[in-house]
Amino acid sequence: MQQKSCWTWRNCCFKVSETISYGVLLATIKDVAKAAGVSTATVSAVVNDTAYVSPDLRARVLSAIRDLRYSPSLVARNLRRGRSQLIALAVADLANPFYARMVSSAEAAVAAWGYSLVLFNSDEKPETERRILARIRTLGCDGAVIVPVGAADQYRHHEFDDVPTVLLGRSLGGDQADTVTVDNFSAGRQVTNYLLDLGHTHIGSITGPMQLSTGHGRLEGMIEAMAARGLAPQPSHVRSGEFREDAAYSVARDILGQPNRPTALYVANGVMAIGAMRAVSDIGLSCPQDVSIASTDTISGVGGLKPRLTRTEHPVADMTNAALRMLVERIEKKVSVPPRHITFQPALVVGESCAPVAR
Amino acid sequence: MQQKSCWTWRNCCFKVSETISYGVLLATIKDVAKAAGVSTATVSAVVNDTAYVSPDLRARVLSAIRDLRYSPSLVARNLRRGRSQLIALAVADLANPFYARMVSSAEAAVAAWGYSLVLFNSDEKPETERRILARIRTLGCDGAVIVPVGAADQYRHHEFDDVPTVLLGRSLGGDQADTVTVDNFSAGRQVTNYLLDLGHTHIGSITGPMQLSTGHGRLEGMIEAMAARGLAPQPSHVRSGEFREDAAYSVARDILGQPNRPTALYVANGVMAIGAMRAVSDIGLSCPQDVSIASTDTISGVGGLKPRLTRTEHPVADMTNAALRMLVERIEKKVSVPPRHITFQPALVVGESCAPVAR
DNA sequence: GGACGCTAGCGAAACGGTTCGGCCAGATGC
DNA sequence: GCATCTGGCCGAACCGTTTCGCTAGCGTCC
Repeated sequence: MQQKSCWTWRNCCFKVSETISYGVLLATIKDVAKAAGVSTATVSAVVNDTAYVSPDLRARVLSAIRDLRYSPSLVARNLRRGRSQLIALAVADLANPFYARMVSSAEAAVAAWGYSLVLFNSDEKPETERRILARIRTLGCDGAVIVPVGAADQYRHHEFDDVPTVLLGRSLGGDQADTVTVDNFSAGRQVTNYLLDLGHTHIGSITGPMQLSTGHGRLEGMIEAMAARGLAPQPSHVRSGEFREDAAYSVARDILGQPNRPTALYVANGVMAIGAMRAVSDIGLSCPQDVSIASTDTISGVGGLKPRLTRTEHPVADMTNAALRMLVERIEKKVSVPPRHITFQPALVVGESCAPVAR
Repeated sequence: MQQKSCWTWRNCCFKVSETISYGVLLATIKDVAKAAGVSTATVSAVVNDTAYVSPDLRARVLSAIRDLRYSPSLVARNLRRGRSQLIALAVADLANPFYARMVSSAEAAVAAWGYSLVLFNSDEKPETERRILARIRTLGCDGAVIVPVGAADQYRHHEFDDVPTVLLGRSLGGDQADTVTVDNFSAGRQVTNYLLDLGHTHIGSITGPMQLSTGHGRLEGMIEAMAARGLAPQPSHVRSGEFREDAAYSVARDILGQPNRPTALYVANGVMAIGAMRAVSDIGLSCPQDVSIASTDTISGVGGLKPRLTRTEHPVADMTNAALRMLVERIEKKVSVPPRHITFQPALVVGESCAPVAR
């Protein structure tokens, strides 16, 4: 490998040597048929093991396949069969470790079912999601797992009729598609009860967008838990952080800057909790001494937070597997089943980010 | 949405209601042509804006498209055009946050170039990778970004001739394909020099597999840095952790259990560093008081480690973008360019996991 | 007014497979 | 020996696009 030229680009070094060419066309079934002296139908029969072929011919076909390095074009096969062997996954925020884990589980499950995974990131933008749904249609994906980012009324009534779809993590309330969700209400209630048990009565919340089930559900759980003890959050202590770290940071500064600041914050997801932690420290307060912070949906150890978060954790892997199982069922037995809805229960995981209320 | 039945499965609840059917066949170009009273060629011309069509016909076609919710089948289009609009990414370990970030960058870049991303996880298994490469071929992906997991000699000489390919993160030494890597030698040297500057002379290493460039490269950098000061690592203090957390854990226990244990460990990647940290603490030692730990390729904040790791960081996003730029260039201008090799420089990021040598 | 050029739109072949009906040869039955 | 049956293999249609070559109709110019 001799170096012929060197060229810098940012902080990188660039070396070239002899030419690569992709001129070699892939062999088609016709080439194989010709080489083996049989018809394409026979080659197809051998490849798919769909009809008896005499040992003689079979051997000739197999040898031709090997010689030509033939591998059937899935594009052509799928055009004919009307399938694509592709399952799409559209997550709401790929940079969020929570969704990274979802992707990891999904890849394994999809491969295990014999499909390939096409990955999309809607980045919490309904407009991007719209384009993704269109793309999934035209790609002819056999099925799709979607973490929806829009409000229920942003979707057409039969939005998900073309491609078998499972909504994962967030529900749209309606009955358009199969759904796998976590019990957000319970998550909010569990976390809040934990804070209440520590003696907190002034609890604020940085919520997700209210049009999402993960947004309002968690807040409603919190409100219910407080109401059960005759309490209610102060309106100025409940604000949306849009599931974004930077937004949560500002909102946290705002809430904690108020004269009667809450002693505890329920932050509706993991990345926002990081923002809130940062705000606490920038304001000159400390967690959990001055402010307790608890969260939901965080995966373990996200962001290297110093006091580990007290949080409810979602069984991401189980949820993803369940979603794919439902999806593949729908794809393969084409029978029309009523839409199904599976709800998982979150579990409270106690970290070091909450302390009994001072005084 | 009334609940008709309830069935429990693990810790989840299951509800059903009215039927979903996917009977609605997608409209084809022929349906549109018939509805608009034109030929399929004209519809195609309108859809692709590839020829002039009179305003009258154009309007009729567009309206038919809207009425029928027509969207052209990429499967058919790609069969005809001989392209698939798909770019494959095969990473070595999806559960590793380092690769999760790579996936996130890749998805964005692939979408920006107008392709869709097909994601694979070879899980560090050459056998799985072999299947993935075959799958990429048959899927007809226009290009592939691969983090190779095998030794160079496990690949056929023209392994990457069929599909334009960029090797990312690890090189195979040869000149089969474009390559984007990080300077592993420099990473090993930088980290080791830092440890040496802290006064450590007994430095051990948990390395990656020696057949990988990321395995031997980093170790060689370390050895060179020590040699420059007239030192050398003790053979029993250098062991492979296979880039796996559990393996690194055992190896760390082993190395640190030796009577003359090293005062510092260079661990070749982030997940292994977590294992090593765990081993240190399980043995009853503490980091950095008793053992300094430094690493390479870790992404910030991985695993919520208490003392943040001192490490060299790879510019993952830049590397991924560079890889995709090269790939798309190769796909689109089909000219045969010699294989190119880009090397990025790692940067040392100082955390709290290393201390001056005791005594 | 006829030859010609131009162009909007059409028909049909092709892409690479699958699949179904049909054909031919050999075996079987009477 | 002829009709029938059977089983292995083939030819060709088809999947939904794109694209090339062609036609028909119009306007222009001598």
